Amino acid sequence: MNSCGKYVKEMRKQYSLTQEQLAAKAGVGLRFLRELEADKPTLRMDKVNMVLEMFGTKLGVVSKEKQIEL
Amino acid sequence: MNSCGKYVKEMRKQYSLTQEQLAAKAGVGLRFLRELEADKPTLRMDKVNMVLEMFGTKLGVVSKEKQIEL
DNA sequence: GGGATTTATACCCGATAGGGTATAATCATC
DNA sequence: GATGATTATACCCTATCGGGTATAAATCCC
Repeated sequence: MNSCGKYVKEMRKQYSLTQEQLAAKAGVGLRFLRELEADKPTLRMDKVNMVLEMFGTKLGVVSKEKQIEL
Repeated sequence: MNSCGKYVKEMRKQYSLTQEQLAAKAGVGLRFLRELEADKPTLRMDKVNMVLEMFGTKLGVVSKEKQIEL
């Protein structure tokens, strides 16, 4: 798990949710969630945070080597 | 320093750069850098990363309480 | 393998992010 | 206090993000 998208995908599966369910719960569009899991780089931070909050996380500053830091 | 914007602002001052200089070095617009330092929530991740990379950092997943994690 | 579910890809379209710029406000130095 | 530099705020305009949706591909379960 070395990217934001992979993180979301793995957490989603841990919670046994479909993309559709997670998107609905997080309040974002299905298409956006898919782009997030595919690590599209141009996503808006607020939308990404709406998803990450479902897992008690959010976007923050990390060192360049690291990707996930909890 | 408990936000991405504050982090950028502080790092920029540590490097003794003006907003204009950092924006130019990072390859983003001056207006964007100002919105970043003001913690506008709807910023695009790729643009934010262009600035953070100047300081050896980037956006990543952090726990909800934390904001900066190096 | 077949049918159902889930995910990936592609399109349209409205809303807005971000570049540029101009002006006002703030700050520094004298 | 005045001058110059830096930062904050406000506007215009284009590019594109994100919602919605439709279809194809992949995955699952029997």
